[in-house]
Formats: sequence, structure tokens, C-alpha cells
Amino acid sequence: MEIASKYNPAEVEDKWYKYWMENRLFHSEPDEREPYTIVIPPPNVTGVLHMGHMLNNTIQDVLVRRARMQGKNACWVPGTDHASIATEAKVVARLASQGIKKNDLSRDEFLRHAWDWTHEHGGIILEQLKKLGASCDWERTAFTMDEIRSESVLRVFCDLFDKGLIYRGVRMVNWDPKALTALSDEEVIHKEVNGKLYYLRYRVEGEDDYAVVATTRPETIMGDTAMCIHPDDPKNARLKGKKVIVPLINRVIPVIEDEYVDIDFGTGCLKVTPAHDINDYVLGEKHHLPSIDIFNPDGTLNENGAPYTGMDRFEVRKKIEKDLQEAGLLEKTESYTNKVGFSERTNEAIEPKLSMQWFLKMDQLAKPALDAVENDTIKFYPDKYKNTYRHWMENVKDWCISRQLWWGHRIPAYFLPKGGYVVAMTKEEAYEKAKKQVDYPIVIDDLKQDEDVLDTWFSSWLWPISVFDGINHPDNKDINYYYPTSDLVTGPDIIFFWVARMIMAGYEYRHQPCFRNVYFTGIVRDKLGRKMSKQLGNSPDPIELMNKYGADGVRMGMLLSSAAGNDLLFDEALCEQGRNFNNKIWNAFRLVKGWQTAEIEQPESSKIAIEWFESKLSETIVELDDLFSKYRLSEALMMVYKLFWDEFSSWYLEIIKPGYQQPIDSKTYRSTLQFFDALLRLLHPFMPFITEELWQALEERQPGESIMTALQPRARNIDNQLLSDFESTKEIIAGIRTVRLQKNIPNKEMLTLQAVGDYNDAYDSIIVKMANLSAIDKVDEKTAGSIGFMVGTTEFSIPLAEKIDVEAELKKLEAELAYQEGFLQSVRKKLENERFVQNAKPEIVENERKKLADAESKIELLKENIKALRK
RNA sequence: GGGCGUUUAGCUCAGCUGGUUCAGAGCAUCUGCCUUACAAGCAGAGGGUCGGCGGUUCGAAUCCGUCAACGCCCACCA
Repeated sequence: MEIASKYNPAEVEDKWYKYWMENRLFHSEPDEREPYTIVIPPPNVTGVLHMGHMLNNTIQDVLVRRARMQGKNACWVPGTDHASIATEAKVVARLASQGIKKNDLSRDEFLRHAWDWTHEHGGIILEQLKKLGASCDWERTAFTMDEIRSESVLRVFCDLFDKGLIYRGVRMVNWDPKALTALSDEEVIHKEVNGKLYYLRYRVEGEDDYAVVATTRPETIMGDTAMCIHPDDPKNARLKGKKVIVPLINRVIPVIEDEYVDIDFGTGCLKVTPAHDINDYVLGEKHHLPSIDIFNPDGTLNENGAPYTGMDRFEVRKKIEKDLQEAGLLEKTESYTNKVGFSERTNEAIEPKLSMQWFLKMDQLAKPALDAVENDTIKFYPDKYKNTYRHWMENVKDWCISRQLWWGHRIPAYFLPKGGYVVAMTKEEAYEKAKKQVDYPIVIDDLKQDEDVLDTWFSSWLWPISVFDGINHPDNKDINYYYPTSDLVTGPDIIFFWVARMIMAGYEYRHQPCFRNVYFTGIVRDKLGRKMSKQLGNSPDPIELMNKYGADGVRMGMLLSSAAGNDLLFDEALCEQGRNFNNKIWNAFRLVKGWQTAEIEQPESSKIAIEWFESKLSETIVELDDLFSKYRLSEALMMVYKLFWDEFSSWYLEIIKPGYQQPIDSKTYRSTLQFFDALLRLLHPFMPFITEELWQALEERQPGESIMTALQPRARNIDNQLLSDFESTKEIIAGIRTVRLQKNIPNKEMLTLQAVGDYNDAYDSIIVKMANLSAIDKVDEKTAGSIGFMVGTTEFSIPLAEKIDVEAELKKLEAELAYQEGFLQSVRKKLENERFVQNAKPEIVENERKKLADAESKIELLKENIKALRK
């Protein structure tokens, strides 16, 4: 059979994915085996696969496939997130492009559009994951807004409300004037902004004096309800008990005193605008100040903002500067850099705003979640994120869970006609509750459901439970079997949004951790270290990459550069390396499958090679287990890579390779197929497609059989002596090859090797074959006019009378001699140091003595050789 | 303003509780090879005062201090 010399992924990938699906190999049902569970971090339902997903899902797939091959019942649950704000923004934008304004639609009409959008785009990303080879249990695909998940969310809301953990109240929240909704603290990103510090003059009432206030936000003066000074501030002591007049609008406000004020900032006078600054709000509460809200939800000024009503807040800032200037009320401005909060989603400057919202109390939920990570019930990889986590959990604030949006889970609170509300799963239930609560007659349509929806994360935080329907049916077979899940793979950027909250929900609803290990991936950057972004155009399209290098090649490219928790600098060259490796595997297979077997005697060299490779394989398997246990996937892959490429292909196969058109003995062939099989199984979690293709072709397989469900090879005996002897053998061979290269001796030309003195000849058959020797002679003294090298303390030489360049040879030997003498010197110094001999561990000292002896014998040899050459 | 992390070969990184698996790996580079598995390859080679300084120690890439550069997270100084 003729096999192409290049591996063509396109021909095999779709075929095997289809095969896996048809045989339902990804599907899991509870059974008696140990479960291994991963829930996918659900991507946005309307999202498109990017490099971050590639990394994240490749890692998950490696873990799942490996677990499956360890005989566990592996289940990777896929799904998508409704992504409230992001999706709603996209739908609004699309409607706008069709000339439709959201406000012109009813809630139901808008939701129909949103669902249309979801059905059009939803699932694209999941299809893309299939191309990557993701072995998700697609029969379990979930959506945060499907029936089961929605019911779970409402149930949890009602439950937490009944437990008194959810409350409703007017609070200062982060308002996004573009999305027109409140945000949680976590959705606000603080950025440095270059602005100005404005010094405004507030006249003192009834006096010909004024106080100067420094502010970054002059447009909020219409909301001022006090001026505040520090009680111990001598500069401003004259203002105590006075009243001042707000510039331009001439409203009289009191001067209050509070230690909150920093005497040294600006002039020591602070304008207090309780409606539009969180600190001012606190001051306002404390001093019982009125609060004047001057903004509309969209960031324009309302009637309280007269004379600037209707203008945008940033326009007003410019305008008011001018007006103040003209009125002589602006003392000066300074350039000033301060931090401003921006909406994570819309990038709009956040406006602190007082509004009625729903909150979830966090302190009680946080307690067990903090403990679980502190005591390693849930382990973080890398563990540095424990610090981050602890800090947040110890300072956790109540979670604002309501959003003024339509796309999402509508809050199940129903307002009563004469005030008050009831919380219930359905309107009917709410009605029943309401009837008991009020002493006036009502009908069901008197109940008005809250217009707001819940924060997206209020559904995501239930994900590890809700995907198994463990909220609605807490005692079902799936949740009891698959929960707690095993590993979570996600980015550190959502440690608070998601990870921390899942842990809380896990303890609240299952009294168990929701997962055992969290693997934090880094951010995928380009090779210059820049974040990938659409604007920069530096983000490759994963699908194109896979078309170019094959899914296995790209997977390997992602994995090679991904130490846990470190950002990874993605370079297409790594995919190329992955593709090249695929090709290497492919060609090794071509070689092996091309051999004819015969009942001939097994060469000594093959026999040794088999024993050696058995040990090497076992040794690697042990090391792999260790690396996997530490989630060091990058290193694990590199280890298998080297095992296959260097040890198996360059050494093992070359040793056992029969001469051209010669058959191979069947004993060696059998072992070789077994090794190949084991290697494919080791490789499969990393590169599922090519390994399946070759595994299927390696031997006759049963219908429906797959490498996916074959078991990982197990380590057997490791003969350390053999392994170390073999390394020496490689060195000898490399030594001969180096000589060939230096002396320009073709590989075809046979050479003789002399081994001087003590020498273990057990591996001669291998050396003869690999270095193309006619013989290895043991000699007491080497032939004159030969070129030599040392391996360990044994000297080897190749007689090459006519080809020796005596001068060059001398130079080489003398350089070596100088090095050895220097080395000897340093070892001597160490051993002559009494404190070293006394304090160091005996084995260390013993080792130094051995080094000394070795160096001495080497030096002696070198001297002899130099003398011989000089003759 | 607090906290965390990083700094080792040209690049990306590994070096656990101080001492021959301590100066390593892969890629890149250089040299020689189209040797019938693979040029997407084979065989070899070169390359680093382990960020700077100081300390502990018989001994430091490794422990301590300090400085520097970069990165991340948190924080209400207008």
C-alpha cells in the first residue's frame, strides 16, 4: 500500500469526529466507574471562537481524554451563556441598523428578536469546538436560558429571598448610561484618565469672601447640597458654621465638617454631591443632607440640572467651565490624572447613581467558599491566585444582581397594587401568596412583575449544578454521580465574576465543593506580547489556522506555550512545529507499516533496543503522571514529543530498521507495533485525530472501537542501569559521528573503533550498526595517528592515519587539558577546605573525591596523547 | 495608595525543600548531508557573570535584604 509522505489532516479529521459521534463515544451515563467531570465555561451564545477559547478548550479536552483513557467515566458538559448585556447590545445594534429603536418595541417583541438572534448565531461556536476535536457530551448541551436552567435560576432567587439573603433597596450603584443599566462592582474597570482639576469659587453667604473648591466634575455642582471641611483645618476654620453659595445657580448650602476630608488636597474644601459620588453619598447619609439627582439615565442632565437640562454630562463640563470663567467664578484649572470607572461591556464612563436595585448578601455565602480554597479542598493552579481570591472574599460586598435589561431571567418579584411585593416562581404562586398577604381584594392581573432581569452571572454561578439539573431535582442520578466536578479550566479574569460565586453556590446548594481543581490559563497574546484584539488585527482566525496546520497541529501549538497561569505569546511557528510533529508520526508509521516480517533470527541490537525502549517508555510514563498531577501540560506534551521523536524515531527505529528491502524478524516487529500503540495512546489526549487514524490502521479493530476508550499505557519495570548505559552508548555513537563530520568521512565508509582500557562491550552491536563500524577493538594502547574522544572515563579512538591534522588535533587536546586542569584545581580547593569536608553531607564529599580521581585520570590520558602526537 | 508576580541562551520557558541529572529544554542560528520513513527531514556544533548591588553559608540561579525594569489584581482621596 502506498501512503503519502505528508500527513493530510483534512482527510481524516472530519471522518473520525463523525465516527466518535456516531458511536456516541463522548456520551456519558452514570455507572459504577469513577466519574470525571468538567463543565465548560459557557461561551457567549452569540460568540465566535477566538484564540482564548482554543487554548481553554484544548486544555479541557486533553484532561478529559486522558481521564477517559484512565478508565474513568469522563463527562465534559458543553453549553452556552445568554450573556445578558452583550447579547442585548448586539440585538439593539442590529435593530438600529434596521431603523428600529428598542423603545418602540414591547418587551415581548424585543425578546422575539433576541431569540431569533440567538437561534441564528447560537451554536456556531459549539460547531467550531467540534472542529478542534472537543470531546464534549453534546447530548447534554445546556444553555443558561433554557427551561431547566431558567427554572433553576428562579428557584434559587426565591430560595435566597426566603432565606433573607436577597433584599431590595435604594443604593448607590454603578450606572452604565449607554446600556442603561446598573452594573456590579466587578463589571467596572478603572482607568486613568487625563482630565482637569477645576478650582471653583463658592461665595460665603452674607460676606465678601469665598471658598475655593477643587473638583474634577464641575458639571455636578447643581447637585451640591453641602460643602465639607475638616474640623481641624486652620485654613478653612473661618468657614465653620457658615453657608456658601453654589456658583451659577446661587443655591445656598451649608458648610459641614468631617474628618473624611483630606486637608492637603486642593484647598481642603470638598463639594458634597450625594447623588453622584459614592463618598459624598456616605457623607450625605451621615449628615442628613438632601440628595439632588441631576442626571437622566442616559447621562444627560434632567430638570434639576437647569440651566443645562437636556445636555450631555461631558458637554456640560465644557460649557460650565466657560460659564464659570465668564462669571469670574473659576479660579484656575490644573491638569490632573484620576481614575475613572468604565463599563466593562460598553466602555462608557460609569455614573454613580442612586437607584432601586436587588442585592444578594454575600458575607454568609462567602465564608465556606473562602475556607474551601484556604484549606485546599479546592486547589488553584497556579496557587498564587489563592491570594487574590482571599483578598476579594474577605472584603466581599453585596452583589447587585438586577439589571435594567430585557434579555435575561426576569426577576420573579410581583408588585402589589398598594405597595409591597411578593416573590414566587410563577405569577400564579405569587397570586396565592399575595392573597394571604393583603387585606384587600385583588385579582391576578393586579400583580405587576418587576421589569428587571438578573445579572448573567446569577445563572452562571449555578452552572456546575444546573447542568445536571441539581437545583430543580437535588437528588437526581446525574447530580449525585457527576457532582462535585473534577477540574475547572478558566481564565483568572473571571475569578470573582464566576469562580468564586460558583464555589459559593456549590456550598449553599450542595454542601460540597463544585470542583476539586481550578486551572487558570493565561491570556493569549501575540508574539510581541500584545493582547489580541480586533483593532490590531493580530488575532488569527482559529478555523483558518486549523485548516492550515490541522486541528492536532494547532492544539499542539497552543499547548506548547502554555505554562499554567502565565500569559502565552502565541506564535504561528508553534502550530508549524505541531504540524511537523504530526508529519513525523505519520512517517514513522509509514516506515513501520512498510516492513515485511520473516521468521528470521532477532539481531542482538534489536533485542537490546527493545529492552531499553521498554524501560524508557515506563520511565516517561511515570514522569508524565507526575506532570499531569501538577497540571504541567506543556511539559507533559514536550516529554511525549521527545519520547516519540528522539528516543523512538531517532534511536529505536534506526536501531531495529532492517536493511533496504530486507524483512524484519517477527519478534522485533511485534514489539515495535506494541510500542507504536502505546505511543499513540500517550499522544492521543494531545492530538486526537492523527492518533485515531494511525491506531485504526495499526491493527485490525472492531467496529466502534476507538483509541479514545483504549487505556493509557502503564509503567512496567524501569532498568536504570540499562537506561544509563544506553545514554553512554549514544554518546559513543555521537562521538563517532562528530569525527565523521569533522573529518568529512561519508557515512557509507566503514570505520574501526578502538576502546582503550576497561570497557563494557555489551552494546557493541548497537554502536556498530548506528555508527557504521566494521569492528570495535579493545586495545591497551591506541594506534598512532588516530583521532580520539572520551565518554565518561573511557577513551575511544578511530585510526585515520592519513587524515590526521596533527596541529589541529594537538590544539584540541591542549584546550581540553587546560579545562580539565582548571576543573581539577577547583575540586582540589574544595576538598582542601576543612569546613567543606566537615559540614557537607558525606555523599557530596564522596562525589567530589570521585570527581577528583576522574579528572586526574583524564589529565594523565590527555598528557599521554599529546606526547604521542608530538613524536 | 496597598498587594501579588516576573526577570535564566537570540525567542518562549524548566530548574521542588541551597552541593554532578546545575547551568537545562524546545524553537531559532551555524556546519555537513536530497543516506529509499520523513528536507515539514537527518547528523553534528556554537550560545548564558542565572536583572543590579549587598548579606547568610564551607558552598547561592536557588535563602535574606535592597534597588531597578516589566506585568497583574485590589482601592471612594474630591
